[in-house]
Amino acid sequence: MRRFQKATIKEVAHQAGVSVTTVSLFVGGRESVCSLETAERIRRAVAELSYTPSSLVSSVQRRATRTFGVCMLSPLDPDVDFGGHFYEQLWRGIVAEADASDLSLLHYPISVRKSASTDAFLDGRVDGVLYHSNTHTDPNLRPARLAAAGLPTVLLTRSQNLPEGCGSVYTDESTTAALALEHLWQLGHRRIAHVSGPGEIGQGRLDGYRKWLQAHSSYNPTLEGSNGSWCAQRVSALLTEWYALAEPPTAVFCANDTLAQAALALAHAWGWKLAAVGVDNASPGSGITSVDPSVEALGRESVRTLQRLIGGAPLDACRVAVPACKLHARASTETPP
Amino acid sequence: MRRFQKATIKEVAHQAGVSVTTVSLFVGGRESVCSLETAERIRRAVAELSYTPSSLVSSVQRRATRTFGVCMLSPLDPDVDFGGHFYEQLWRGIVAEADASDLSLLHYPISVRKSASTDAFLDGRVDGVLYHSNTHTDPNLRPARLAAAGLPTVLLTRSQNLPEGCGSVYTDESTTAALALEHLWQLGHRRIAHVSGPGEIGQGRLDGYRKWLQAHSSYNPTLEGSNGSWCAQRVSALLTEWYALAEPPTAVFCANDTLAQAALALAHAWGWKLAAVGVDNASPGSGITSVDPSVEALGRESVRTLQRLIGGAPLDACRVAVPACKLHARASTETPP
DNA sequence: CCAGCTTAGTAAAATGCTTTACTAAAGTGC
DNA sequence: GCACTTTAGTAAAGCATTTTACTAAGCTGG
Repeated sequence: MRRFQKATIKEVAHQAGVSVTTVSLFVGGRESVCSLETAERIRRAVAELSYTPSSLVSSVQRRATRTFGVCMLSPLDPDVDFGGHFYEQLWRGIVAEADASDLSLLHYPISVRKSASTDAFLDGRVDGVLYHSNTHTDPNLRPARLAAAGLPTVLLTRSQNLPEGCGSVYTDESTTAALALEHLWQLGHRRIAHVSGPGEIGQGRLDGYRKWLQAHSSYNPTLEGSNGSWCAQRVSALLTEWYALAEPPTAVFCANDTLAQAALALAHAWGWKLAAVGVDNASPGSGITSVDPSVEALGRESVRTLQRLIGGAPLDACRVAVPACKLHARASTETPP
Repeated sequence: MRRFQKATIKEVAHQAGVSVTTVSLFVGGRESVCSLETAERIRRAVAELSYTPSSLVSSVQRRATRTFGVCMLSPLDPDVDFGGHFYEQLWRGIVAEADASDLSLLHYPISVRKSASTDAFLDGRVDGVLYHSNTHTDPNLRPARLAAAGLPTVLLTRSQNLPEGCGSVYTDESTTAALALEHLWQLGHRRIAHVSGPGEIGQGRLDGYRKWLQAHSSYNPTLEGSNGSWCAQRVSALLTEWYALAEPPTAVFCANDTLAQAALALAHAWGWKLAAVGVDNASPGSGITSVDPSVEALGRESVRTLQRLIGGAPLDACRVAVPACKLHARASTETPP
């Protein structure tokens, strides 16, 4: 059995001719604990033996591992149908924040082990778990189980239907809508329609749309159309209806880029000068003005929230809505009404 | 500080009215160690307190963590230009094998932290490291450092230029070539050309091509053309040259699918009935017959090799070439010469 | 009935570290 | 010169386990 044998603190202490306590204190940061001469001796011994403290034992002793678990539908998963670079950005945000806070992450790719249990995280290896889920009904209720066992758990989800005891981080869809509408409003559009999307995300954007319009225009007839899916099927029916109005909308805010693109194509075919804004910033090359939900920020914030939760923050301080931060203006909103 | 407080073995022992040793023995597997009645008491106490042994302490005591580190250019990395689902398959293989062996994996996504050090793996958290690298010259020589520190390290690479002290797993490119050539040979092709690719991978396939042809046909002029990159630029020049020969090749083995597709398109345009075989099985829909390098098997084998290395196997037993396993016959080799 | 074995269980040592509570020496103020 | 503080360092307890070496019954066979 080739076992990885590290030097122990005992050996360092012996080599430096000091006590274990002194080495521990010195290595643990407070260098002021000993005289310059002793410090130098310890430093040398550490270097010679290439000593690193065992994180295992340290973790036991401090009752904290400075490690968190990440459960994520792996970006490698073929089931993933999110547009754009959703997972890439999310992952990047998570890792960046973990690095910044000097945390390790134990990655549990749920995609590959659909039926397996995450209870392994309860063995004390992690201080908390970040659980990504786009469906709010995990069949095994895994995050809820972790939380119930007392392990700080943050759910990274766009859904607001949260299991008990978990923190959560999600995109604030009302800001998504607000960004789109502000942009259109400033360009002079007053009759702005909305093609909404399915599920809780679609609902969130729709709610945001309604709220913003109510706050800004009392006189304007609200035009909204629901759409059963993210695909562009029903856009045609909606546009036909709106085009027939006495005062057709001059702009449309669509719940994602695909819908926006479809709307734009139709309007263009009919010679209708319609401005369109999408969401996701999925295809920068397409010329669709789009709200970027800032997935990387979502990733970063989720790690911060988990840290707060681990740090003892009350649960309701760990329910965070991350605002969409940017709107990328492109050709699809170039011409004023 | 909300700390995850698990029940300890002490509490279980107390609740069950037995000694710590008995609980440890019982939980540790050998249930025969105690009477049925005691066993039942312990079982109940464990359930009531939802006790799980601390993996941290167990690892310390057994001097093994049953966890290995994975350094991989994250599949999420935009730099990744591998065709097909390389990372997805590799990851899938690694995770599958880890699951099968009941190992955990600590994932260190190198892409996102290009400059950071992997020395964190030396803190005793892992029994070994699986390091994926497509460039054989890691600027920081990270795998070599790990190996030098005594941590069992397996390099997952297509390169054969290995740092000292590491195990390695790579695709045996000679079988890649052999599979392609056997297929063509059986179809009756005798004049088989080769468009090689860049780097060590290209070289490996070229070598395999030469070796196979030497073994099978002494009379056949070997036609090979090198290509500075994986893109199809120079294929045109090569094909022009070959087409002008008295006896042009009837088939071409290309170092990847992109090259094969390019060759086929050109030949088709010229009315030249040329069969083509590629490598990677990148686009099953394209009709290109392709050798599948079996990346998933590569992933699985890499984990097994790491286990062997950790288990104390000598280093040269941990240098494994995984053969390509399958050839997908498609339209591009349908017509005989 | 007792040597010898099995069964059921335990106490204590060990793992490698951190932390607490201590000591001894040196320095400081008056 | 004496009480008091600071500095430099240490011994020992504790963390949650596993493992080793032990004990005390109970059973078997002659």
